[in-house]
Amino acid sequence: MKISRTQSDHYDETIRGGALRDTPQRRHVYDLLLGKRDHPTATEVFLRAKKTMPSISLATVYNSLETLVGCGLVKQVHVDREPTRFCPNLDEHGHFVCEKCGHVYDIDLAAGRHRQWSLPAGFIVSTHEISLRGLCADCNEN
Amino acid sequence: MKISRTQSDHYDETIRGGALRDTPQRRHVYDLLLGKRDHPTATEVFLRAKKTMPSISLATVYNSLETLVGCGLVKQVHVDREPTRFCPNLDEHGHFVCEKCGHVYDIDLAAGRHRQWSLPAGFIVSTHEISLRGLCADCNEN
DNA sequence: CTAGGTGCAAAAGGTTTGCGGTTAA
DNA sequence: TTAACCGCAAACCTTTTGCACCTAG
Repeated sequence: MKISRTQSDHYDETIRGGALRDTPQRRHVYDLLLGKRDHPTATEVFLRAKKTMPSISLATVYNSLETLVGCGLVKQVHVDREPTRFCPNLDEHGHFVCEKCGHVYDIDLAAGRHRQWSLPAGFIVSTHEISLRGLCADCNEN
Repeated sequence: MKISRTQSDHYDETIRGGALRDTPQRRHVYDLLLGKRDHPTATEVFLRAKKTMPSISLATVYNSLETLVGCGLVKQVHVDREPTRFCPNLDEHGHFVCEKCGHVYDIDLAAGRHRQWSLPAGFIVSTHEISLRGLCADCNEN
């Protein structure tokens, strides 16, 4: 019987796969993202991290996030030109931002359907980002 | 027989529709966007504008762009957190950025197909943005 | 005439960088 | 031992703002 890998295992494997160190700060940042998946900005991650690791610096949070993004453990989420948000959901998905409450929701992108871009011949897509704005159900009815 | 409206007519109507003035700077910025539709940033628009209107300021370019976006004559294009680009193409479309040459291409979004987001009930989409990254045909083969 | 616009300079805000000291492996 | 990493502060860059002057309507 195969024991399913946790995301923490994934962290271990990925970090050690490169020439990367498993530092307390880096792991703490990653754990925070896994614990509360609400697409925080770097500053928000920093404020949360300080609660249990008061000495951590904003620069280190930025560095950690950059590393985690670089090795594929975390994705960046961009909404217009607002501060970058971070997301540990590695599945194919887009984002919906409520213009009233500000919450960011992951949205399922039905497999494949949204990859059928009508591009000219010879174009190769490496990444894509889909972001929606509007009103979420809660804000819509209140 | 109906004479088709030019985009310049569109400018006239739209600007005069609001409490907006038709200033030389504002029109110049708009004309530059219509003339070379390569998705320039505010700074690039500023540099181009100065060639024929040396006294124009960067702040005025920002203000003009904001006004044009506000009244719907121009759209903003966001690619990750790079400087905002501006686009006078009002048709439904997304963008493709070549990671090698940096060019931004408009891409057709087959009507309606990409609006069928599988959202939870009660969610209302007001705007959406689709951006792709990759290699364009030219860079791909060279 | 006057509300809206312009130009300049300063400030804001997110992110990056340089560097001396620290630490995981 | 040592290359990677941390924390701090300064720098960077895009965008916004405050304000005195100007101008389209």
